Amino acid sequence: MSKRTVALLKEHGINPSSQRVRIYDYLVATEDHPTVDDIYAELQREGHLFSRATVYNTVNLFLKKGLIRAVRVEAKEMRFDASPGFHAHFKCESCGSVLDIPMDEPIPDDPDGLEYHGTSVIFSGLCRDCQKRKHSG
Amino acid sequence: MSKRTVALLKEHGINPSSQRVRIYDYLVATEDHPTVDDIYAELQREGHLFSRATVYNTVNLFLKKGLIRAVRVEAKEMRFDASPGFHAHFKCESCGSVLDIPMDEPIPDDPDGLEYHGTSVIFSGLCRDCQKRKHSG
DNA sequence: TTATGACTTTATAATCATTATAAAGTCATA
DNA sequence: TATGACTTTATAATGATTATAAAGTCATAA
Ligand SMILES: [Mn+2]
Ligand SMILES: [Mn+2]
Ligand SMILES: [Zn+2]
Ligand SMILES: [Zn+2]
Repeated sequence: MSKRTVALLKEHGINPSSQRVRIYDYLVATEDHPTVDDIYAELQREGHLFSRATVYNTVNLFLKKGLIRAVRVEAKEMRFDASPGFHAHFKCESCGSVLDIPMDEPIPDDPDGLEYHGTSVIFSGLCRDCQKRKHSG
Repeated sequence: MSKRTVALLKEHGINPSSQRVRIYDYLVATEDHPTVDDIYAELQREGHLFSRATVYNTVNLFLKKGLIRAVRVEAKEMRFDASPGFHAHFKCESCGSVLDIPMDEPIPDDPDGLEYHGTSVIFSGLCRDCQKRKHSG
């Protein structure tokens, strides 16, 4: 029950219920870019009795309030990210893990007068462990 | 029934059935990054009687053979792209259209020894028409 | 205290794009 | 014309997400 999280949620106009605080704390603690089911499974493991619907409601609220971002590395698989600042992502095609890739936000030289709101950069390939596994296996 | 398409499909190890040729021709002719349903609707409009399953089978075959690429600008919405060479995409949040954005492929300075296979860059915002509509409406 | 009402959580059903399965059709070749 | 490989098709299954509505929580006012 982090005081800092309670304050942060309030700053974003979010009533800090215990479920919301716990979910946000988990999101900032992990670097795994978890799915809703990952979050739900972790909360259960810790003995909390949240429903999956609450996890969906909560991450959607966080998204709407701009507290977290969605990362779509697969169709049918929405992941969530509480890290601040722009960065790219790398999805390992073999083990499925999603890593942060520090990078400046690319800016197109745009002749078309488009209005840019957001940028998503996703690389795919093989992580180091999976490269090793490929050689040895 | 483009001769060029027949040859191209053969080069990629794809038996050029009339359905496959027609679907590929449509993909190269449009710049809309159509979904399976867009493709299906267009074929119907032209009087062809393909099933949706054939469209799914065909685009999945094209993907596997490296003939086209998938563009995922939304979860739950797989779009297809036959344009060659790397380019980014822009998704208008208002009208939903997906535009090509010419751009060099970003390359991270990577300390981690990852093996990169592919890159996806997606911008979002408002296209020009929707900016105008916003002002006038 | 009790009532009120706004908000939150929950169980459950609905949606819907995609995949899986298996039957039917096509076509070259023996 | 029989065989078998491939292709298309109809249909069912999958599964992540959203929608809906009931139940629970909690502060505040009468
Ligand atoms: Mn991240
Ligand atoms: Mn494109
Ligand atoms: Zn890996
Ligand atoms: Zn637009």
